[in-house]
Amino acid sequence: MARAPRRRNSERREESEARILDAAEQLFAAHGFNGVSIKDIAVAAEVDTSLVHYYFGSKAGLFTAVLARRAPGINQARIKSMEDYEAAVGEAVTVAGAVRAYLEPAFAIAIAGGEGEHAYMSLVAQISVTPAGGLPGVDLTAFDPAIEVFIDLLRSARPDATRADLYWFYQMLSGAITQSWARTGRIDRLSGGLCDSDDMETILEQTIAIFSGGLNPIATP
Amino acid sequence: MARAPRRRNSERREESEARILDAAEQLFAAHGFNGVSIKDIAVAAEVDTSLVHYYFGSKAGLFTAVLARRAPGINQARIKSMEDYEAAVGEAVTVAGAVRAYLEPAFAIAIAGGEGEHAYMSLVAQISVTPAGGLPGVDLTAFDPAIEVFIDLLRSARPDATRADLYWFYQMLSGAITQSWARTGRIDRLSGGLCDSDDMETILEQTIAIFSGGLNPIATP
DNA sequence: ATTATCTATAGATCTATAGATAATGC
DNA sequence: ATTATCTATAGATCTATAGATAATGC
Repeated sequence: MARAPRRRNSERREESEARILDAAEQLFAAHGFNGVSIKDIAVAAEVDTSLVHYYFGSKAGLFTAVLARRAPGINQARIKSMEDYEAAVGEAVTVAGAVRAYLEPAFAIAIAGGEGEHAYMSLVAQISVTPAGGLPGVDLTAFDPAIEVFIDLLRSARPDATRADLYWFYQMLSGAITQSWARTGRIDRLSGGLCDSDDMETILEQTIAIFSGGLNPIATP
Repeated sequence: MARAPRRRNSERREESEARILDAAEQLFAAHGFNGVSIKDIAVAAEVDTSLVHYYFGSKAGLFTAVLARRAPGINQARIKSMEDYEAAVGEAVTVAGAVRAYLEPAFAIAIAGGEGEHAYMSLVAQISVTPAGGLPGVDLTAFDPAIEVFIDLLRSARPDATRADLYWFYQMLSGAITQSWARTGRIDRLSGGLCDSDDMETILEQTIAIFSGGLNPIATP
């Protein structure tokens, strides 16, 4: 009679944690923090509810853990992409080039990674439009370093713009991307099928095209 | 002994409904549909919980009523603004002019109207980035007619662009605006105080400036 | 002996409704 | 007589924890 192979504790723990994080990532992205119960997550992860508390302490702790899992990787990929771009073009930084260098890593990760990574981007995007104080002590400053690098890169491309202009530009870009990550299907419906909100390659190129013409001096009304 | 003046039933009803809708608007905008309980709303509105059910049937019914209250006014103001613009400039429609004509009414309503109107815009913005199926049967098609007019106006300004380009442009613009309505305070923090996420006049002008340079042909990577 | 997992349940909500009471309607 | 408001509560969750059991660690 074959016995089940012994699995080390560290393995058992890691697998359970990963299943819980995967399920939580999907469900939080789809329904928001308050739209999901710990039981929903436990059922999806095929573990017991109490295991979620055992590993993550509380629902807020789990949410924080979901965000923390992929943040460093994305942040580092963004910074590396922008550093590589700057090293490649030297002084000849353009708005389009900076936007591409900033955006491409997250798109690449989502396209190559699949549903988990995509859900993560959607979740971060939703949080970025959540009014202050609307969520439990969630720390979103993890993404700040890459944004500083992006602002610096934009300044090289457009030394004539004010710093406030650059930050507003980032804000608009960030909002546009949020809309795309959410994949609401709204643009598909409005356009009568001309646009596909799952087509991330097209979304990336459209975003770059639209925003590379921006950063104009503010027109007097 | 002075007796309290008799108040007609229609008055009592209207005031209670308005108080409930006002409270629900603020709280849903701040915490999302699932982040607020009917009791929270009733307490804020200073009415009993059961009165919410009496007038709106269910939580989803209340949410729908909140959205329905201001949708027609905003939609009509947008359409009128764009029709007036087109009548004024004739053939000489520009992207900047179209964007301004589309955006201005909502900003004007929020600036003149105060917290209720602003909360409403924030709520609609948040819904627009909620993944499909994430909310109870909410109908957002109320805003579709104005969007069609906007797309037509853009086409007059840029007859060379494909229809898909125009819809993507709308999607990006819509996302950028979402970010601004949410007033997360994030841009204030990132910019070290250079930007003020409550300054709706500046946000409107920045949005027009950034997006009026857009709608470029898609660059090959 | 320690760590992972399961059982059972406390205690606090939350949505919704039935039924009573207090106004206004006519 | 009808409509608005209040009282009381059913029934279903939901988060979290205490304590038991079943693995692995060494």
